[in-house]
Amino acid sequence: MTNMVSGITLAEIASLMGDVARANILSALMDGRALTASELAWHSGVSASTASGHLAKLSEARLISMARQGRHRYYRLASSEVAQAIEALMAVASVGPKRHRPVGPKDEALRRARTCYDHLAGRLGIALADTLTERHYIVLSDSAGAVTDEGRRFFCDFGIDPDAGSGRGRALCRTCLDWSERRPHLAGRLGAALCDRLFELGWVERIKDSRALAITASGQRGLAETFGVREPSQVSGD
Amino acid sequence: MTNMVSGITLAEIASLMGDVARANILSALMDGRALTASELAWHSGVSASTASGHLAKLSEARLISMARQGRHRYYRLASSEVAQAIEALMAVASVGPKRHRPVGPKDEALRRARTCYDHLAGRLGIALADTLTERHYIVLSDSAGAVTDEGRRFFCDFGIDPDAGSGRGRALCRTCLDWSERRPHLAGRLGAALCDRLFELGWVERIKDSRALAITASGQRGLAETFGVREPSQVSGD
DNA sequence: GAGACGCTTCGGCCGGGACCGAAGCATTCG
DNA sequence: CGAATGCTTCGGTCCCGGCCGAAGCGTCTC
Repeated sequence: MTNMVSGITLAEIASLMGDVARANILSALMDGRALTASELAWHSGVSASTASGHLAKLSEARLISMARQGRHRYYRLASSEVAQAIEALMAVASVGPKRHRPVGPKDEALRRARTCYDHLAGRLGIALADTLTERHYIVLSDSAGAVTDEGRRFFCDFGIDPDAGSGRGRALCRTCLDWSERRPHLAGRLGAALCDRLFELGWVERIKDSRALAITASGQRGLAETFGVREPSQVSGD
Repeated sequence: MTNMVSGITLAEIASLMGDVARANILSALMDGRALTASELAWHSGVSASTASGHLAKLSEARLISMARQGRHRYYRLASSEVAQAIEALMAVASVGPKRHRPVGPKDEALRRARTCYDHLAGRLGIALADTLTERHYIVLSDSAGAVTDEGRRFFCDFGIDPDAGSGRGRALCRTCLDWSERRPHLAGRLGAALCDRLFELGWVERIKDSRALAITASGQRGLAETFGVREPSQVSGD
């Protein structure tokens, strides 16, 4: 009976995540967007009333946060810590008995480019991380990362302030294991800022009802010019 | 019903960690040592038979691994991924409604120096990380880290090969948030190697029935000379 | 070999909690 | 205003899974 203090609460948190419906809710929120209660009910495969109960529990434990908007209630993950914990659990879950190569057909869009909580993942995420590493703007040592002085300048030029919001608690530069590519990509505050900037520039857009991203025509150009990233067979609705 | 594939297994893992007894078992194993079934039964506060059931489930899910030794069975965490997931959950758990400042009297030993899975934590862990950073042997950017070329040489001289076991999957250099100091310290393969080396040199020793460490007389000297680390009022049984 | 010890398996008990449908509040729209 | 929509609360059902003690099996000791 050594360290009960945090132990008991550890169990509470894990238990919250350990219900299938709630895990589905959290997974659905892993793309960083806010979803309504009924959307989440659909994602988790339970009735609206049951989902509502789950959402109340998750809110009370501060795993998710809620914002009223008209007659809707939008829920999102409460913090990047929560997202990290879920990531870490997924990493544990994804090893072990490899169930089946999920070569989904429509997964292709997800594999190409998607959001992962608040940063970019998929082949696009990997390609950007590779370019930034090649040019020594960032240094990724396995699961860890740091920004170089050169990199700092580059990001400033690109419209991102690497030092913005250096409030404590959130890593500037960290990595996140990509489930499709099985390689680390750029996460942390910097990853989030880069993702935001790409949206802002109109280089990527969300595909409806999905975490997948479409690369726009201007995005094609911009990514090629600025990052030397070139995705073949990229067709976008834009 | 988007990404069920990993979602369902995420819930299984979290659910395993979400039982109080099992969470206590995992917490007890967080110092990286292997413990017997009966020790774990005691730690988790349940009967031997109940604990045995929990251990079977945790083993089957590959969260822990077992080694027979005479009539004992030693259990340990199966991988650093599992330890990281637990850490991440603790980080989520430790925020929120701050229950009570746990100014335990015998916690003092833990706060001074302890193991955290397979690396060093507490004031000793922080002090070492600080020195290594000051001398530019490592670069820690919030939760991430990297080793410099200088650092590589230093660690070699100190009897640690930073490139040993660069098998994939385990980060060489990462950080881990210290619950007592609230600051990051050195984890990853390098953190583990450093910890091992300190044991090997006889600079630190485990305190019985605890994750806490005692710094030996030779450790006092060595840490002061090599790292400039000086802990006041350090009394050791050695 | 007999006994002590460590651990697991088995059988039975019991409570927590996930679930749904119906009813109750809000909010928006006609 | 009344109707439709989004969400939550309530009441009741049901099953999963944690718990223990007793018994079984393997290992070490005398």
